[in-house]
Parts: sequence; C-alpha cells; structure tokens
Amino acid sequence: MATISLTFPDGNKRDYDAGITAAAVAESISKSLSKKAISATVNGAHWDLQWPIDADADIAIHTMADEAQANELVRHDLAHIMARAVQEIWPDTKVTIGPVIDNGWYYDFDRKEPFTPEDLGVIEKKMKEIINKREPVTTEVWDRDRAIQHYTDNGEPYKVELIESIPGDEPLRMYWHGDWQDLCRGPHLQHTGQVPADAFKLMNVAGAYWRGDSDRPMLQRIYGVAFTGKEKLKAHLNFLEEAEKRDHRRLGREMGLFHFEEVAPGSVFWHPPGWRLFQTLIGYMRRRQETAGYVEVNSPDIMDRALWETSGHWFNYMDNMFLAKTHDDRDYALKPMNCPGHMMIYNHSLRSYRELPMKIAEFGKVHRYEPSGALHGLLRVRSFTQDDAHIYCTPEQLTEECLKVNDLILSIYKDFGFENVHVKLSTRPENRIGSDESWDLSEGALKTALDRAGMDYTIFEGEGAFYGPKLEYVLRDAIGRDWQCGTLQVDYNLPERFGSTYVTQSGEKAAPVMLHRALFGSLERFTGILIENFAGRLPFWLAPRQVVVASITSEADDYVYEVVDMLKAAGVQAEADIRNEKINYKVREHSLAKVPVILAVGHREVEERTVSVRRLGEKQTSVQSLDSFLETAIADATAPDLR
RNA sequence: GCUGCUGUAGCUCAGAGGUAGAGCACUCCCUUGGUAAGGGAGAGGUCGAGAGUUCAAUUCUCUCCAGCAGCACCA
Repeated sequence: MATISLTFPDGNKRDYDAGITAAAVAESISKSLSKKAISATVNGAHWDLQWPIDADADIAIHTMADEAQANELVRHDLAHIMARAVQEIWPDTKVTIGPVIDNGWYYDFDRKEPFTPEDLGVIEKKMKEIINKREPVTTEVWDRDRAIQHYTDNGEPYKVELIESIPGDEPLRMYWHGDWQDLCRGPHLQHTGQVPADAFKLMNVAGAYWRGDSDRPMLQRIYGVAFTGKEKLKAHLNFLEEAEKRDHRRLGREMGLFHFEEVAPGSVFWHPPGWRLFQTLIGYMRRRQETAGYVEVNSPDIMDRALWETSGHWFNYMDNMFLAKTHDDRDYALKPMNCPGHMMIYNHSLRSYRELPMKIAEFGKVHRYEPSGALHGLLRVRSFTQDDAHIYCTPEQLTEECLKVNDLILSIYKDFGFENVHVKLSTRPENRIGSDESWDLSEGALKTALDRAGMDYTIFEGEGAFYGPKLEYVLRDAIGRDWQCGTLQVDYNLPERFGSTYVTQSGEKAAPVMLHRALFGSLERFTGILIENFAGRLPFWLAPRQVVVASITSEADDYVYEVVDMLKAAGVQAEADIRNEKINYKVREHSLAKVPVILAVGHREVEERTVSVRRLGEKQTSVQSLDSFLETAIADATAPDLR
C-alpha cells in the first residue's frame, strides 16, 4: 500500500497509508483528540473525519474550539436532525434542502398542514431526544441511479430533482444520522451527541419558494439558530432583543416622528418632529452638493406615457408604476425615477463641452408600486424622496467623476458616524439594453474608480440595472447590521435613447455619458436607518427635538419662556414644558421621547439666571449659566459640515 | 405577489354567540412638587371593511383591506 505524508499545522510531518481517514489520523495522535475531533481541514477543504485521504496533504484536526468549523458542523447537523425529527413526527412530510446560514440554518419542507408555533416546541423536544441518543453519523458515496431509485421509491420528488441537477461527474454522497438518511455533500460530526443540546433554538416558520423561484411551489421553511455553547446562543438572543428595541417603526411612534395609514399603504405621514429631521438631512445634503458643484432642479411628478416609453420604464417596470388616466384620455405615470425628467432639462438647450460635467440634483419624490409583501416601515415604501442627481460628462471625464462621487459619499457617511462602508458592484444583467461595448466601458469605469480609491468591493454578476452597471454602498451600523444606501450607476443608454448631445471642442456633436447617483438613497430609508443606528438617540444636530425647558414650579414659567425664546432665536429647537406636573414626571416623559437635553428651572435658576442641564442617558445634572449653555447648544446644533 | 399569523380606545393588551374591559396617554379638579410615573374625577370604541349562517354576530364562515415574519421582488 502506498504511503502518504501529512503535514500538521505546527509543521510536523507524519506518514500514513494512503486512504487513511481523518478520524484515524486523529486517533494516531491521541485518544482524547480522536474523541474531541469534529472534522479536519485537508488542503484547505473542510473534511469529514470519515473521508479517506489519498495523497500528501496539509491537515488540521478540528475540535469544538475551532469556532468557524464547529458552527458550520453543528448547524448543518442540526438541519439534518430537525428534518429527521419532523419526518418522525409527521411521516408524510417531504424533505428538500436545509443549508447553514448566518447564526443558524433552515430546512424547507413540503407538507399539507402548516407548522404552528407550538409545533416548533414539539420538534425541538424531538431533536433533543435524537441528540441524546448519540447515534453515529455515517456516510457512503452512491451512484446516481441508485440514489434516484431510492428517492423515487421513498416518494421524495424534490430530492430526485436535486440529484438530477447535480452535474453527472460529481459523486453523490449519502449521510445517515442514526437510521435517517439524507443526500448531503458533508462534512458532518462524528455522532449526534457532539451537537450541544442547549445551544440551539427554533425561531420561526415561513413560506419559501422551492429553489427560490416564485413560479414553483411554496414550501414551509423552519429557521433555527445554533452555536457551540449556551452562552453564545444567549448572546445572540440578546442581540435580537437589542435590534428589536431599535425598531424604527416603534421608535418613530414613541418619538412622535411619523405614522402610516391604511389609506396610503407604504406612504409616510410625517409629523412635525420627523419632518424636521427629514429637512435637516435635506439641508445638509443641499449644502454638500452645492459645494461639490451640483445645481438643483425640480421636474414634474406626473408625465406622459410617451416619456416613459422613451426611457424604457414603461416596458420594463409598468407593473410597478402608479398610472393615471386623465379625463382627456391620456396615460400618465407618477415618476418612479427622476432621470427622464432630468433628460428633458439637459436636452432643453444645446450643450457645450464647456458645461460638462453638468451635475443636476433633485430632491425628487418618486412613487413605485412595490409588492405589498415588500413594504417595511420607512425602509421599504411606495413613495419616497431621493437625493438624486445625474452627472452628464464626456467619456474622458467618466472615471474621474465616479471617483468624486465615491469621495463625496464616504465623506458624508463619515459625518453621520458611519466609517465602515462596503461596496457592491453589480454587472450587466441578462435583461438589458445597450451594446456590449458600452457595458464594457461602464463596468470598466466603475472598477477603475474603485481600484484607484482603494475601496473593498464585491462583484455581483448579472445584478446591474437594465441600463447600466451599478455600485451600491453598504454601511455597517452601531450593532453590526448592514444597510444598503447610496448608489452610483453608469449609463450610456439613456442619453442615446433621448438623443442627448453636446458640442465638442471641434464643433461636432457627441453623446454624453450619464451617471445616476444617490447618496442617502431614499431620505425615508436613511431616516429609518439613522433611528435604528442611534436607537433613537440622534446626535444633537439631528435630534428632531433638541431641548425641553421644564419648570419645577409655576413661578418659573416666565423664565422658561425666556429661555426657550433665546434658544429658538439662536436656531436651537427648544420647547417649553410648564405643565402642572412634577419634575420627575417631566424628566421621565422627555427621556423616553429621547429628547437630548432637558433644562429644569426652579426658583434657584430664576434668581441666578442659570439652567439645570440634564443630558439624555446621564443621571448627573449640571447647573450652567444661561449664556454658557446657549453657547454649547449652538455649537452642538451646528451640522458637521458647518463646524 | 406567495405562505403562515394578526387586526378590540391614541398606545400596550384582556374578553365573550345575547351589541365591551384594564393600564398608560387625554380633559378637569386638588397638589407648587428639585431630576425616570403625586392624588382624585371624567370623557373616549360601528370590536379593520363587506357579505353569509343564526331569533341574535364584535365573537362562527367566506371575501376584501391593512399589519407582522419569511420568500420572491427592489429601475
């Protein structure tokens, strides 16, 4: 028998018979390692302990201490254990797929009866029983016909379909957890007892299309979370609780920012404080854009069908547009995008190369008939305001302009405290307009700009818009969640469709290239993200209510108004609270409403012309002179770009 | 849009085949209180909408609307 040489992480080499399993390698090292071992990494591949090793290789044996591998195995085995539990309880259930995902796994089932929340407890109990049996996990490679026959005989059509979609030259691997069998590429643990029985939880049931295709049957998906230990599960559940507390829909209500109504699903009713925040964001962006050489315009909300036909939206997105037929029998559409309107403005005069790059910005409100199931608070709405702009430039200016947008976007996110930004680059989709040459140029410009800016980015093949490739800026919030906000798209097509030109230096007409970009993206969405990121405790300059001046006795009422007026005159958002309530009551109420500063004033403050300052989240109060508080409040209220 | 769940006062929720209840919020009164709920009284609901079953429906059935979780979608 041939001998192979395995190299361990510490550099040691040992010789074994070819075909030795990783389990046997572990056993050759020590009895305790062989017990604790969960899997191996062989030449970079995650390796089941039962798999044979046929040639020289680098090898590392994993135990539960190896978090990454342990999580993957535990979650993957739990997917199988859950499927087994479900089939034991409801034998008529058909199994499909059950992959590992962030923090856990899911498994999709086909069963007539819906799973109820109570069923989850029953399944969990059964799973724990299976784990406690400590049954071995075993594996075999089968040939395709045998596997298909097996699943046909067992009435598992989804598995048959899966096998048929696996390339013919790939071996099919079967796994057994006890006597329950599943097609699986592995790797898995040694036995079910290696799964920590107290570190998983079934979370919820939901529908999911077979193979992610909305034309295929809807299955029932059960989600679970799992970790290598109880404490980690607890930490994760705490995180979910924390995220729940930050829900902008709840905070928006508690802070009196906005609400929704059945009469306008997916459209926001902004209340005064919420609208103030919204306008603060627009004011900030307006200044940043003006400094960056943009000009602001406004284009109509309702425009004739002909325009949308020219732009391509009518045929590509009609189902998602709000349409309006008028009494003169014309078809109009509410604008789902600002670009066609901006095309009309660009085309209105003869343009010179001297005017380029021309940057047209609009805080345009667009309407999109989003599928009802997609709506979600401020994060996914049917009418929203974009900080939209279109940059018309020459092909030579393209990369430079992309770079400028990239710089601007990062600088702006930084002002809001978002320093961790990732970029997604989406390339040409199957359903697209325009020549391959123009797509080459567009994608090239974006890549070059990203490379020159030294940005990290991930490529998403085929995910671009129908008219051009796009960058999407994803920022990470205070508790590690990712939010997609800004976008930058290169477009050779729209200028062509609209016949846009400019006169070159040599007096000829040429087509401009166009950039679509939005930095906040949707103002509504960005507001929601800010609320969640700050858990409602917005920085002073953004806070929709900045200062409440609360009287301790009614004898201070006049002074309260004096302070409020003084703050307001200085541009600070101040309110009086002279209600017939105790100061405790007022402090509690305004604290819950996340007002950043409460000024309490009683006899002492009136006499000394001071204020007692209580900042949100601090128990400690400090007495300051009116003038010194005014000074700090003005400084705090100043937007970062004006400091 | 699809699957499942939910819809009772401004908010959070209880309730039952015989036309409704709590706490908070709201209004008024007492209280002038020093940093997260002082006390009392009062007002407030076509029980999401429509149809059906029934002597009787807010409660049961169906349809629709909206919300929630996920899937699909996201120009």
